[in-house]
Amino acid sequence: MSYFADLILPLPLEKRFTYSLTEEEANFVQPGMRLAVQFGKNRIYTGIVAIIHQNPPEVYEAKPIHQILDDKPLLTTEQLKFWEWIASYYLCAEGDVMRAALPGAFMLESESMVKLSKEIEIESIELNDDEYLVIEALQRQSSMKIQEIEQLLDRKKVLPVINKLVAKNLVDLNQEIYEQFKPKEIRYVCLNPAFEAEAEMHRLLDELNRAPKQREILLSYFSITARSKKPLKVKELLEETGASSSVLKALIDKKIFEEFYQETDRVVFEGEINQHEINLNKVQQKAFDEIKEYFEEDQVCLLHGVTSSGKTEIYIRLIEEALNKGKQALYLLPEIALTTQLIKRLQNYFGEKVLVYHSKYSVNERVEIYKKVLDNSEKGKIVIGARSCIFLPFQDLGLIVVDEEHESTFKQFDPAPRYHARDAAVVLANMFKANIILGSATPSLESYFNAEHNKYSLVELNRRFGNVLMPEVEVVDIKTAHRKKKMTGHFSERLIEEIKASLKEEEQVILFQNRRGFSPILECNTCGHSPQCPNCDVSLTFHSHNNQLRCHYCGYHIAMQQQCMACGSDEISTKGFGTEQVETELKALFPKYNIGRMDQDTTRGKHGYEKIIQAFENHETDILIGTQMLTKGLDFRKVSLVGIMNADNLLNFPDFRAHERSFQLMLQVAGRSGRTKKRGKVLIQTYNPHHQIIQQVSTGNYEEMYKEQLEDRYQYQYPPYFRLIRLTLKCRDYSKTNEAAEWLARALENVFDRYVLGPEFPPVARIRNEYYKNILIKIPQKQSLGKTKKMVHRILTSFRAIGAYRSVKVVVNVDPQ
DNA sequence: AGCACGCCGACT
DNA sequence: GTCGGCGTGCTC
Repeated sequence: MSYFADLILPLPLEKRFTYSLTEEEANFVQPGMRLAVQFGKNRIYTGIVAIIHQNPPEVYEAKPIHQILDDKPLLTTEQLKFWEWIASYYLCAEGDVMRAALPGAFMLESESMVKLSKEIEIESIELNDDEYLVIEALQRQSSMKIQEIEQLLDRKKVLPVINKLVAKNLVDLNQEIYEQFKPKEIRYVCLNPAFEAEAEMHRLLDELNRAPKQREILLSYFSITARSKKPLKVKELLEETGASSSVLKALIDKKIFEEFYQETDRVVFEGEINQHEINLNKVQQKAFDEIKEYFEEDQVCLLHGVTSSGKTEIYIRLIEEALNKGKQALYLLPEIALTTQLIKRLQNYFGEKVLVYHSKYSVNERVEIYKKVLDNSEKGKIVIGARSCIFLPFQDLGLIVVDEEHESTFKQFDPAPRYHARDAAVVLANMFKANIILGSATPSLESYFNAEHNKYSLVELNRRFGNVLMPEVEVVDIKTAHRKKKMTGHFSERLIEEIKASLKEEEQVILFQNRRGFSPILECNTCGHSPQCPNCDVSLTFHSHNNQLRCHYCGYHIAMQQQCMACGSDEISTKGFGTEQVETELKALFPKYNIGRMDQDTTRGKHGYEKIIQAFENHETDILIGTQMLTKGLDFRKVSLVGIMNADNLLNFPDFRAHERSFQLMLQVAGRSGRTKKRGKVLIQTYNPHHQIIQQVSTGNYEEMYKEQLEDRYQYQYPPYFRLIRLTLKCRDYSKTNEAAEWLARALENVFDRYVLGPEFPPVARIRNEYYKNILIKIPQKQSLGKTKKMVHRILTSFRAIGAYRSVKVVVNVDPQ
């Protein structure tokens, strides 16, 4: 009887690949295990077993597998199902999902290594220059990677050279598989049991009289082990004595000490539990009870709670309940970088049960966390992290918390799988029959819509914790202010007054300046020319800290120009204003105060965020200027004023969600103000003081915003009434991009008729020398999603079969943000 | 994706 | 004449 395994390979390929198994292998291998297999001529990949069967493939011979990498499945059956769902819903390959889901260290890939096959006299053989160089290098360093040879020869294609050498039997080409995950080990020592008797011990000390350093170590060993019975770490012993490791090595060599190793965790929680109880106030308790009641019936609950209403305490209590039932909990956040405050709060309460999973951890650390979750171990019952956490191998998931559920960073944009972690989490919860709570002060229209249509239950928290009042919002009309000459740079008179007042009271101020579309660009006052990126259709932006002009899309940069590049005039100025300009102006206005700036430039580096936040928390800075980052769950106690420098650029963003986003952003920023007893103040500077969104922000009227936006969405056929699929075509050839886009749009129109929009150039039509064109497909509610996607898939397959369009790449984005 | 194979222009 | 560019096809 023959056996076969269908594997998922970490490649963007539609199909699974079938390999043959021996009977013995088939008895051992289970779905979810990793196998190393040869794929193509030379390469070895790690594949995941999806199914094992006995149907031999008809048109090809299945290859045998190379190696079994696990002794038990690394993926649960739920995960395999989940991967399948993601691939089919977001129209991508399972291999794409695999790449996103598994820590890199689990995916061994082969690398071709070139080795000398025998000792050779280099002069005795006829070789060309390249071959000579390779052989010579290999005589020095035994083996080389293909990439190293590329460097050595300074050319791109070296395989022909190597193949010739292989043919001449001079070198061997073999596949080397990277080392797997290495558990971290700690080195310990103990005394050789032979010396444990007292007499032996004394004899030993006498013997070591002539080796004072060694004797000292031995004495320290006795004193430490007398204090505690725990095994003694080498590191600890050396620290205590200050001796070098060579002295200890001598003792080990003499067999006086024995060394041994023990596996340890890389990710260790070092704090302690210092909060033992969470007390909910009346309002919180009521919300908590409601959620619990709804959870009996509905799986998903939307918690709409105004900023600083104490949603976190409710989450903590819900997690606790899940844990008490012996289940695992997942806490999803939009971005992990800004949430040290939250992580600390969870760890203070749950201690080492909390694990943080995060793409910036090392591969080995991520493997450790993955294994803890897979083993359903006590450490890591709660996982907190950003979107990729949904791919962890949960055994018994009881609760998912999606905090700040409206955040668009939950949607992965690039590369595939372009999944929305919130939506995927709902599906994941469903697989486990787990509950899921979506929380936000400004829910996404989609979620609120689902709640209104009884897909989700809805719980609202309308009061801030400790009955702190919502901040008072004042709108400043900068159009009039400009006309009346009451502006100092970008600051209105009112804003300056309010900043002064706050600073006088020794309170802090936050100024918000949106980055998008606001980066300063250079413009010639004579001819109007501004320097463009040669690779992308954008103007270069000015960065004063290194005096450069940079492209945000491809990283191209040149030095700041003194003269116009088109007409040579030296009358050039910067247009638009970013956080940097705000900072400069502010320094001139308030020279005596400390000003901090938080944006992409200042938060580079590992602890960039933390430093700036710490400084502000410690009141070392009085005014903090920042971008979007400021909105994310930060809790500053002494902020009494928040200023929004210019609300219009948010509102005018060319996107159907621009109004919803502006509302969310402004309300979230406003929420940073007045978190303690005193009522905070928010100042919004705008050219359109009567814009409905500005009005709704100033009254904090979510309901009204929701209703109004929903009407627009209905009228213009956007979510939540219509689903969207966006196809983006990319190609280096301009006319080919156009032709291909036309063809694809016509083909789609044949099926979907008027629900196809475009093709259209996006706002930035060329990036890295590739032209972009978008096609949007709208899917009415009554139309079957599954069938639509199958159809899109079919059309894409016939599109890709057209030779002339082969060089055009198509990116599919389901539910684009 | 990564690699082989095949075809065509630009250089020693 | 070869080198290296890229378009095309295939991987169990």
